[in-house]
Amino acid sequence: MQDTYSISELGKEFGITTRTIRFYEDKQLLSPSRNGHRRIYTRADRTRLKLLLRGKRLGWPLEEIKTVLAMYDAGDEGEIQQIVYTCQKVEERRAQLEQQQNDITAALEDLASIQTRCEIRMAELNKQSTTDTTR
Amino acid sequence: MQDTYSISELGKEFGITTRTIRFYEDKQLLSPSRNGHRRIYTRADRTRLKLLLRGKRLGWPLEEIKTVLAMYDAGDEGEIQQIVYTCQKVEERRAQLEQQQNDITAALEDLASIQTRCEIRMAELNKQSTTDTTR
DNA sequence: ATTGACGTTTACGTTAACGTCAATATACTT
DNA sequence: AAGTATATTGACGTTAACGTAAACGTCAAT
Repeated sequence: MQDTYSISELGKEFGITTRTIRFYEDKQLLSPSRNGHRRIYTRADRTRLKLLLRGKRLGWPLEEIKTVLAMYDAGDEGEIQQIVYTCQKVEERRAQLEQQQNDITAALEDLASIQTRCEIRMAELNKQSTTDTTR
Repeated sequence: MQDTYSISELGKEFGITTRTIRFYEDKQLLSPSRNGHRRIYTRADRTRLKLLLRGKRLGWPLEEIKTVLAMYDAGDEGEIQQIVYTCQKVEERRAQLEQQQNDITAALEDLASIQTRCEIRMAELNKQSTTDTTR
């Protein structure tokens, strides 16, 4: 486990291009330090990117991912206003996640039913092929 | 429960614009029948739209949703090639759904931890406000 | 000293997923 | 007959999330 990373290392590790990583920085989702011009990513930066990509897999737009990342930062500092705002955002996020969870459950059930129908159809086709003399 | 719907009825029910619904048709995700020029949606069309929107909530691009909808149609008809292809797609989809499920579990855990930190910080701020004399 | 690997910024291009008109049609109401 | 509500197609606009290409810097190795 290194404690710093180059942009291309992170790109390879997560299967994204350096252009993408720079784009995320441009959108203020990342802010690596620099050695001269070169970007240097700490383990914290890497974690941020990891969280970001998880958000992507969940289909969130970057702007939303940004506010989620802000929650991680704002959880234990800042004034009362900040904390209340964070709590609120956390609740919103939880609601959406639970909705997604339900959607996934339903989708998995549907897939199972499609699979069953496929199997039935396969069986039918097998029967046919043993009695069939079309060729 | 009606058995046909107008485009605006569906729009209102699902909270999307008619433009959006026509766009989906243009992309071949829906294909309502017509009364003259006007579109008429059956209950099957409505179900398709419902499934489509579930896909959207799961963050799938329209093209992917299209192939998923095709699975529903292809589950119990078509030749061996079709069925095998469908099975394959079903497996791919299941894998992605399970990944998403894991991501959601992780995200919910993170939110819980942020919430805890928020509560701790709130407690701190309360203590301060009772002893504090800054105003 | 040059080649190659890796990095940088700047800028224009692209695709998906709609939004926003505009012009027109149809049906019902007044 | 005129107005209102709802519909249609067609065309252009917009935003997000990158891709692609150009032109340049830097450092180690040959």
